[in-house]
Amino acid sequence: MVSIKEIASDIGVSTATISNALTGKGRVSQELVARIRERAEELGYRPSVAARALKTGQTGILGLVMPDLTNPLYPSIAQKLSIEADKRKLGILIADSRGSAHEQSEAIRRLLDRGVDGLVVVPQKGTTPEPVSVPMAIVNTASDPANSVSADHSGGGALVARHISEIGHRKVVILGGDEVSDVQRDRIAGMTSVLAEDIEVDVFWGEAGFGDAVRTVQSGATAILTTSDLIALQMRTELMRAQIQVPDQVSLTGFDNLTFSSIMHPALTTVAQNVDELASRAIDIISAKISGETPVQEGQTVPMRLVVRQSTSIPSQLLTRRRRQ
Amino acid sequence: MVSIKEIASDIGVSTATISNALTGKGRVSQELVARIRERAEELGYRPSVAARALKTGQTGILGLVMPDLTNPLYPSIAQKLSIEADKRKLGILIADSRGSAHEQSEAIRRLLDRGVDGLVVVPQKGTTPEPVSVPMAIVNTASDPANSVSADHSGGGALVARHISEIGHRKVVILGGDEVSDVQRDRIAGMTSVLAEDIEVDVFWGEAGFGDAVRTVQSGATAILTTSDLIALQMRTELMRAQIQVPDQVSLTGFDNLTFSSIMHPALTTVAQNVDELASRAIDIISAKISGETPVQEGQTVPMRLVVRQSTSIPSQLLTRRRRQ
DNA sequence: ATTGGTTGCTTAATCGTTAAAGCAAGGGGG
DNA sequence: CCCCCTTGCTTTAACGATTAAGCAACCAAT
Repeated sequence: MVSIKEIASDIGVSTATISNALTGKGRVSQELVARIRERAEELGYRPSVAARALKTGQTGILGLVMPDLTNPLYPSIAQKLSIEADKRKLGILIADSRGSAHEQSEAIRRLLDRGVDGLVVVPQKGTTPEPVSVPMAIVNTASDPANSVSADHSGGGALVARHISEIGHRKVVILGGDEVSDVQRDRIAGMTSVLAEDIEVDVFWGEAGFGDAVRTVQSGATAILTTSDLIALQMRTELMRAQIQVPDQVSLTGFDNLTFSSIMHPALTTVAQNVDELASRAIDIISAKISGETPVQEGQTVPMRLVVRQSTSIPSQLLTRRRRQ
Repeated sequence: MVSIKEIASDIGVSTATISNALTGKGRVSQELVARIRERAEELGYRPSVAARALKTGQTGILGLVMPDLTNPLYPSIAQKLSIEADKRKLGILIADSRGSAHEQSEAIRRLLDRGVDGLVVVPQKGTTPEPVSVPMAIVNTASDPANSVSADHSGGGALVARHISEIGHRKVVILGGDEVSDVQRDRIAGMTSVLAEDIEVDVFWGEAGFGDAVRTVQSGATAILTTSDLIALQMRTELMRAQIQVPDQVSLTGFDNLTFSSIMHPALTTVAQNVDELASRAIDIISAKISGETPVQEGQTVPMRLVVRQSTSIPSQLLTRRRRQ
């Protein structure tokens, strides 16, 4: 490995000058800077991150803690975050907190031991990571007081509920996966805030919810709003088993616009996160916190977008009535 | 941050002794080691990875280059790799090569600049990463000469083909996504090696393949074997559009056992990779290469496992014949 | 009593970079 | 002509660990 020393003895100046020239910090003549740059290039010089980290105390590495990489949503966030981090010359060390709050703390500790400059945490549902010695940005949901930036889950819930309401549904089922999740509770709160008025709403949770939903549809509900595309897909399977057609007999919606939601049948109406924007804001926040220059605006919210596909339609009674006309 | 120096002055010995005691390398009395350990614990001492990296030239960080994190298969590999790496006290820097060979080279360069001790690369389809200055393990497929370890894609293809053949199908379609992919070609080679004998086989590729497949089914094919669950899901949608029932009129299989394959309808017969084993072998290989002690056995292959679900069944002609008996 | 080996510790150098402080040379203003 | 400021560079120390080499003390064996 070629170091700053070689360039120094090569050109005949001190190592400090090389460092100054390359980082643009001290006072070095234009002409010398050019010569040094050129020689560095020729020798294929790469600064030692270890040495720099030791001296400056900054590693240029961000820690990213994700609840569960096998849930298809998180990798896409991770990907965007890593792209944004690249732009700012930051590396990303990923840790998976594998479903438990304990593993989450462990993951954070490991990242700290590696000397990360900051942490971006998507918390385990229902948990708040304890404060640590480096800046931290939390990506969760508006109702979490620790939240730094998140998608507008509540607004997203409102979007899909309004869609369902507008096309004429008057009795709907809401189906959540886990009541502990702040994100899912916010989504549902957004839905009910819109539906509350003149629409009959039942909210069910968890595995038992699928059966409840089927029964409620059989007794007249015309739409099922879920808090995740994965739940919607499973619901779709249960409906098929009960011989209920989507969207002819019941409309179905998901959340997150996962890869498969556009290619399943019928293509799923869902609500998409603006993952790019989310990632870029998260990185903005954490880098601002690290540099400490500007005060950081936290608790930001990124709007969601309704994606209407074939799994939602006008309820069949209305269709029948129309045909009669 | 508390350093080795503080412990040293605290106890009244030299820093070298602290280092020796903590790493267990030099000669230090049992009793002193115990005292040092205790004091280190009390002070909450954490060794500086930067200093250690600078001195030893090893960062304890592995670079992981993935083709595309939004493809659901890779995160699950990434997750297992990161678990295995944790066990060996290694960190993992993830880089996404985002679909292009050029980005792949860039990603590798960035990781090298960060001083990773080794690289695990799942290459972009059809590419071989150029050799670099640190050990590298390549996770691809047997037919790639650079391959270090991979699932037995060809064997997996054979498994699913044998299943289809055994339950009585005699005219089948094989549907691949991208002919450039070594992995997909190997999967298909495995399928055809089993089917070749007395079974009529058509192989189609890419987007156009969906239409070809539908037409071939209409003219008598009773099974569609795809090289990915994603393709299978999309095929399922196309079949629905053409009013063809799965599995009643045509059997359908995927590959990789992605999250949704068990909850879609009908649940998908597929072939699962042993991702745990794959990850653990990959990390074994790369750590062996890094330590350089033992010669490394490369080109290893991990068996795949057939997962039979509801999307495959005896072809309908046979069923009819049976009923007649 | 001398030699030799072991044990338990210290000294000092080193990894590659940064940054504060210092210094010589030149220029401009009074 | 003297003083002060600026420019362009050097000197030196430091970041926190590791490690080769050294040395004193002790024990055992000749």
